[in-house]
Amino acid sequence: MRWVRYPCRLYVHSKRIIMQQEYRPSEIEQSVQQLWRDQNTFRASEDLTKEKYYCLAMFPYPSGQLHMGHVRNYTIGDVISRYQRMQGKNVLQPMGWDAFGLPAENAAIKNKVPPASWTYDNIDYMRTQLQRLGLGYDWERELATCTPEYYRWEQWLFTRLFKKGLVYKKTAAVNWCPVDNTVLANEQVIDGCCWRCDTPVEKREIPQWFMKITDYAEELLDDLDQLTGWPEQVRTMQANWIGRSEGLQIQFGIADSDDTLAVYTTRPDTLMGVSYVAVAAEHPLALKAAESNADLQAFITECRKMETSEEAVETADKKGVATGLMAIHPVTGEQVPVWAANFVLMGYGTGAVMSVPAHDQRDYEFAQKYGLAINQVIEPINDVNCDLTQAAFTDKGRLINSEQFSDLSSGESFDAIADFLEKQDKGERQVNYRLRDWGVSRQRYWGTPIPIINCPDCGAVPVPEQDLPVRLPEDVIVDGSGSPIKSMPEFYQCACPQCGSDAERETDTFDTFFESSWYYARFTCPDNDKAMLDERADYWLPVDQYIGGIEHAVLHLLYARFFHKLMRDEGLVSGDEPFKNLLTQGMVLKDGTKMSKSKGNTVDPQALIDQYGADTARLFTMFAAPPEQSLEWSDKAVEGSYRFLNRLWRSVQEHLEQGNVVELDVDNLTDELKALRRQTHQTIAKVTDDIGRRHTFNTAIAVVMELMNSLGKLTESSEQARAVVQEALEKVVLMLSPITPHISHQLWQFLGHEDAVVNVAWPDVDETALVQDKIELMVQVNGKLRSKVLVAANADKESIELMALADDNVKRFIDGKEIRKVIVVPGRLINIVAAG
RNA sequence: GCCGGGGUGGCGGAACUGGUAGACGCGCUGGAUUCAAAAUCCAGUUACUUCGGUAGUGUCGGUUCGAUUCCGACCCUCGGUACCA
Repeated sequence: MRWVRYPCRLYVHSKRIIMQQEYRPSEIEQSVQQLWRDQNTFRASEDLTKEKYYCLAMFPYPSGQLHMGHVRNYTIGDVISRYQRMQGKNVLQPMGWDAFGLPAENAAIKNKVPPASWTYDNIDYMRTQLQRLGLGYDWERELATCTPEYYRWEQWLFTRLFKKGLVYKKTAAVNWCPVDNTVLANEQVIDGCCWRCDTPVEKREIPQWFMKITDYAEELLDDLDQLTGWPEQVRTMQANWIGRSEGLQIQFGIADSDDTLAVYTTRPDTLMGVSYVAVAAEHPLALKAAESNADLQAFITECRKMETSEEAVETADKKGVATGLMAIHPVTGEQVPVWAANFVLMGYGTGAVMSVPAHDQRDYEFAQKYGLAINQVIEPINDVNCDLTQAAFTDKGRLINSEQFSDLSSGESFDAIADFLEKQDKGERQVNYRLRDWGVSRQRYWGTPIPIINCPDCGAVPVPEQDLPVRLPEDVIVDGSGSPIKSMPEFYQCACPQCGSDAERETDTFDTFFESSWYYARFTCPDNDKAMLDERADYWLPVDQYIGGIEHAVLHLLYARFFHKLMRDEGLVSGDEPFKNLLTQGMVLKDGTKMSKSKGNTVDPQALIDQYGADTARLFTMFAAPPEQSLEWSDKAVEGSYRFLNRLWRSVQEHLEQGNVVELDVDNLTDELKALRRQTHQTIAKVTDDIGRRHTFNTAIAVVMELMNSLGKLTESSEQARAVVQEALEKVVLMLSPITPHISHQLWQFLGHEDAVVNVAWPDVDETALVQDKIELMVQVNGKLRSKVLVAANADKESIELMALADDNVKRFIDGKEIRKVIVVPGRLINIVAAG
C-alpha cells in the first residue's frame, strides 16, 4: 500500500480516509524503508560545511541470526545517530561483520560446511534482519573482515611493525588436547578437560608471535585521562589491567652455584622477612633440580595438567614442592629454601617471587600449609590489628627485625633498601606493568594468515608488500583435527623472498581481536584498494560515539586503542585515541539470567518484529531499562510498547478528525492550555537532555508518555486547544522519531508535513512557555514530609518560612516545640527543625 | 582469587548535584463499553494502620536538619580474567 501525503488544508476532506487507517506496522515500515533506500538517506560523504558525527556500534560476529543483544546495541546506535542528524550533524553510521572466529570452525565440523560459505550465508541473512529493524546504516561501506580486501591491510601493517621491531616470536603455553591433537581455547576446556573428548588437557609450550603492547603501556595508561567521554568504570578497569607498579628487581644468589634468581617486588620493606623463594614449575632452576628429585619431577608433571587461564591458576589449591636448592638473601646472606609452586607463572615477570608469609596472605597460607617460617618484619603504626597467628599483616607500617633498616617506615625503607641493593649490584628500581605482550598467533584455520615466511637460512621473513594479501584458502574441509592449511603444501610451500630457497609460510592465523582493532578506521574508506587508510580517516575520526557490550571493557577496547597508536605512529591516522565517547550497554536477560541456547530461554527478535513491527521492538528495548543496565525481557511489556504506539496513532487520528487547526496564539491561552503547552516544552527540554546527554532513553520515553496522558485529559475543545494539541503531537512525533522512525514518518505526514521526518530538525524549547508564576514546595518537620505549600515563584525566603509555619498540619507537629532552625531549599522544600 | 558493576513495590524501572521514594510501563483489582468476550477507556494499586500516622531502597553501623544518593564492614549477584567474541 502506498501512503498518500495529506497537506494541512485537506484534513477535512481526507477525514474519512484517515479514519479508516489502522496502525499496520509492517506496511508502514516496508514503505518507509523503501523510501530511505530510494533516496540514499543514510549515505554518508565528507562535507566540510557540517560538523561530522561518527556513530559506531560494535559490529557483530555473524553467528547466524540476530539476538536481542544486537537489537539493543544497534537500536541505541541508531537512536543516537538519528538524533544527531536532527541536530544538523553530518552523520556516519556504518555496519560490518567481525567474520573470522572459532564458531565457524565448530559449525564446519558439525554441519560439514566450509567456514567461508557458512559465514557468508549468515551475513546475508543477518543483513536482512538489520535492514528490517530500520537501522540507518550507510550500507555502501559494509565490510567483512574475512575478505582479503580487508585483511590484506592488517597483514601489511604487521609486516611494517615487524620491520620496526614491534613484533617478535617467543614460546608460550597453550591448552593441548593429546587425543584430538589440537590446541584448545580456554572456553573449550571444561574442568581441566577437553570439551569434545573429555581428555585431561595439557599445557604445551609452542613458538608464537607477540606484539609489543608493553612498549605502549605507559601511553595507554596516561591517555586514559584524555578519555573523559568514557565511563569511569571502564577507565578504572583498563588502568588496573595495565597495572603499573613501582618496585625493585632483586637478585638472589643460589647456594653452591653461579646461578642467580631474579624476583620483582613492590614491597621491598618486607625483604628482611623473606622465608622462602617460589619459582614456577617450568622455571629452569626447577627443571634442573628435578633431574635428581623425583618428587619435584612428579610435581612439574602435575603442573603441566593445569589450565592456563588466570582464573584457574588463582583459584586452584596452592601447592608446592621444595626444590632442594637454597637461595641466598641479598642483604643477610642467609639461605632460604627455593620452592616450586603452582601459582607462579613462567610467562609472567621473572617466573619467581620472594615470599614473605608474615606480610602477604597467599604466602602466609602457603607457609602454614608447608610449615615454613613466618618472620614478622613490619609492625603496625596505628591501632591496626596484627595477629600473625590468624592472618598475614599486609598493611604498611614500621620495620622491625630488619637490621640496619629497623625503625624505618615502610615508605622510608623503599629508598634505603633500593639504594643499598643498587650499590651492591644486587637489585634495581623498576617500573613494572601487569600488562603482558599480546600473543596474536592462533593455531586455527578461520583467521587471517600471518604474513611471515620461515626460511631455513634467513629465519622469519615478512611477506613482501607486492605479494600481499596472503589469501586464506576457502575451499577446505574442517574436521576438528587441526587447521586444514597446516596439511596443505600448496598453501605453505613457498620460496624465501630474500634468498629464494625453499621455505614455509606461517600456517598460524591472527587472533580475531586483530581484525576488530582497526575496523572503525577502515569504515571511513572501505573501498580503498591502494592503501589501508586515506585522508577520509582524518575527516571522520575519532569515532564520536562508540557503543558496545561491557564485556569488551578491557581486551577489545585496549587492543583497539593500541592499534590506533600503532597506526598513528605509521602516519595513517592523527589523534591519540580512536573513541571519543563510549557507551557500554548491559546484557539482555530473561528470567534474570543471560539468554542462551543451552538454557532454552532465548527470544528470537525476528518473531518479535514479525508480530509487532520494528518500531515496537525498538521502543521496548529502549524503554525497558537504561542502556548501561542489564535489560530484563518481558513479553507483556512488549505488548505495552505496542499499545502505546497504537494510542499515539489513534490520538493523531482523532485530532485530525476534528478538522482544521488555526494558528497558535501563545499570548491568549487559558491556564489549562498554558499548562499543557508548558508541559510540551518541558518535555522537549527533558527529552533533549535525556537523549543527547544522558542517553537514558527510558526516561525520555516515559516523559513523552506523560505528555500523551495529559493530552488525553485535556477538557477544553476550543480552536486554540486544538492548536496546542497540534503542537504537542508534532513535538511528540519528532521526539520519538529517532526511536520509532517508521510510525513517526507516517504520523508526521498525517500532521500535514511534506518533508520526511528523518530530514526535519530537532525541536527547540520555547523558553517563554516554561515560565511559571506559582510553585509547590514540600514542607518537612524534622525531615519528614508534613505538608505542601503553593508559593509565588519569586517569593522570598521569609515569606516562604512564614507560610510554612502557618500551615495547619505543620502546626500540629511543631506545637509546643522549640523551632531550632528552618532550612529553605529554593524551589524544592522547607525543613523545620523542632525539638522539645 | 583478583579487577569492575549491580541489589528500590508482585515485575521492569524512576528519583540527574544530599532535598516529595516508587515517575513511566507491565501485572493485578474494580468500573464503563459489549448479548458475551477480546480490544479499548476510566479509577485504584509499597506494607502495616487505631486512618492520626508508622515502617520502608540487600544486611549492619556511621556522617547529616535531611541519605536510594556520602563513608565503613558484610552478604548475594553479574561482567572480565589475556585462545568465546
